[in-house]
Amino acid sequence: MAATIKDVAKEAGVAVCTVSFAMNGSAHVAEETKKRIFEAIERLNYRPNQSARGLVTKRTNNIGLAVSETADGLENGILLDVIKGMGQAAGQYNYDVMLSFQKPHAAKPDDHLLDVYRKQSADGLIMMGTKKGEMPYRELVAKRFPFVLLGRPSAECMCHSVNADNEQGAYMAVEYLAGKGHRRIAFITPCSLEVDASQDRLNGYRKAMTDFFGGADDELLAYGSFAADSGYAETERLLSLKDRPTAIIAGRDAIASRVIEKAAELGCKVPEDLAVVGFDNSVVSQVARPSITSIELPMLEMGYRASNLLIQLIEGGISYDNTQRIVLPCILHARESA
Amino acid sequence: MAATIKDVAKEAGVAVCTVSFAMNGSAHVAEETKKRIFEAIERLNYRPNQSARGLVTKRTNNIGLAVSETADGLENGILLDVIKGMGQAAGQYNYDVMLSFQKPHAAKPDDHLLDVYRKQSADGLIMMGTKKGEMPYRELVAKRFPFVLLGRPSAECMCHSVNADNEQGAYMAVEYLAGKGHRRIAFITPCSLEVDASQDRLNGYRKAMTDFFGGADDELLAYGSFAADSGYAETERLLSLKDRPTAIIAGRDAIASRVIEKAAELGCKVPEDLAVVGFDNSVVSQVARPSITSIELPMLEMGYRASNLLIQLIEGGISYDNTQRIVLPCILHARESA
DNA sequence: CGATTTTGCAAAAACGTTTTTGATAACCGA
DNA sequence: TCGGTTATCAAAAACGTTTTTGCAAAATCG
Repeated sequence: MAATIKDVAKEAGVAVCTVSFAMNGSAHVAEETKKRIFEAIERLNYRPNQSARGLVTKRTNNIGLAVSETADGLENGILLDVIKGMGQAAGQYNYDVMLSFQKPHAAKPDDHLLDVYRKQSADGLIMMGTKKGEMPYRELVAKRFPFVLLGRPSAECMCHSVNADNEQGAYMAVEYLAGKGHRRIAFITPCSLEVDASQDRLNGYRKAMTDFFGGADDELLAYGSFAADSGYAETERLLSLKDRPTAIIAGRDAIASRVIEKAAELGCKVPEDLAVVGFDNSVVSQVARPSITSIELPMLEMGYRASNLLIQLIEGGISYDNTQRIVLPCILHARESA
Repeated sequence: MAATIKDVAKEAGVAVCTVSFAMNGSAHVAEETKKRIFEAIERLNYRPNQSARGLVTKRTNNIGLAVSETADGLENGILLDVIKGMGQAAGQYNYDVMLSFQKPHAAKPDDHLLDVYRKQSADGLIMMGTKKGEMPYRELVAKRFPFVLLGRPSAECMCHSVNADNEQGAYMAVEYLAGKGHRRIAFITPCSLEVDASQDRLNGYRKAMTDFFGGADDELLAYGSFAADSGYAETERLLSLKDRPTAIIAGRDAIASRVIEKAAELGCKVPEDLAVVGFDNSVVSQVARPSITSIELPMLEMGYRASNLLIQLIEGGISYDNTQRIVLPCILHARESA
């Protein structure tokens, strides 16, 4: 149906290889011939068949994003920003983006993530959403398949990674609050500490509390779950402490919004009586009233950088051994709540 | 590097074609031989190379989502839900999802959307985010390439489509408010009427107002822009009308949240003095206080249904001529604001 | 028991590219 | 004029599958 290189060759009155040469610049073709060829291409609306091309070049010009099940609970904006970032980088280098979702009900759910690699339908893979200890990408790294781990430190594994500096983000939150005179600063973890980001934020909080105030009071630490409502109960506890906190850092904006709500119920005004800082810089932080001061994870840029890295890896710009671990700083958006 | 079908054949002591037969069931293979083959496959971790396979079968087992620039402004959750829905359907039928974003700065931005089709790197395409009058998919339809238009009625074009019933959604909003005794119900369009959904919601509003109250008062109609703040100014106008509305339907949740805010400023309590209904059932509607009664567009299901339809189209289950126009009803989520 | 069908597998062509190798013609310097 | 480049293009192999055709052996049948 669609025009092939043969059709173009016939139309231009040359051999197929000449068409290929003209398109790829892989050999000298006379200007005049080139012109004829490109005109024929234009007339026939020809584009090389990717499968045929891929078969011989061993390149698909696809980069894949493997989304493990864990990512399902992610803040909506997060995953989408990563995808958009990927799209931008991919577009620049003439790649397309392939998505592969973990099949939760399969016998070996991770297998489908790896199939993209096994089928060779992408030249490289970015994986996000894996939890501590989970390493479905082990095979990729062992086989030196271009791979970038996103949203997690790659300490467990010698592989390239792009991550947000969650620790710095939490540190910055404390620093910001300290600058406003707060000393009793509480922290609610965003979710299970199985998730690296959660642990990292906690570490950053502790570190900052130690740096600024000589130590972290465990009384001020609350273990939130993924449910936003975990902010609810914990706020009640925190605000009923004898020496109650004047500020709460919530591990996610959704939790922060509940904190504010609970505070209001308890007759506690935000930010006057209680400062609140969230994480993610999601719509929630902008829409809540008061709007929430929030720590942004630069997900779009992470997706972009990860894709760039991946493409370098694919095209041989950087070696697999010289493991790159890109860590991007978080950004504080000051709003009404603190 | 990776194992090929030849390796498997050698390992199992058969010819390559036999391996292919065993895997695809396209010819009889003795049970005993089959067993040997599958063991070899398992040992070698073999998966057929997609490019090679695609070259002969003319199938890539990819379905593509083409996201036109307009979709950039979409509510975050919307695009992601569509993608997730696609992922679910694709997973069931052993397809993968390819994304192709419009390249805004290209000479012919639409071309990149079509390249996926021209390069034959996907077996079918879903397109979303096109505006009225824009028909970058014309070529696809003309060539009878499997294609589904998503999020728009396909009236302009004889093609399959999956859409939310925006008109019914708006109608339902009015009906719901009427049921609560409201008669002066205002409407703020979600964005430019260039976007079909926007026009459809307006139509639904008008129709309902006519059905329930004999006509729509144009005074109660406000033309919002994409900026959420458009709800701000318009609310002020609406609430200062002599015969002021007791309810406002906002074309998007983000706008609704601004409406609530402005109402509060004007000393108008929601929902007591003013009922508010939004659209999209986004996080915003859940997080806002009061939480916002909102009309959900079933985007995840739309993505799912569109993909199913597309795959049927690809695999010949349905014909291209028997144009299907799936319209899914919106769902009203009652919350505090109305 | 011979003729026919069925079963199980192999050989080989085909898919649409890229790329290596080669051939021819033009050009150039001495 | 001539050997040696250089420029331009063509022929053909290769990529890893699927699929058509075919063939031998086994099974079935009258």
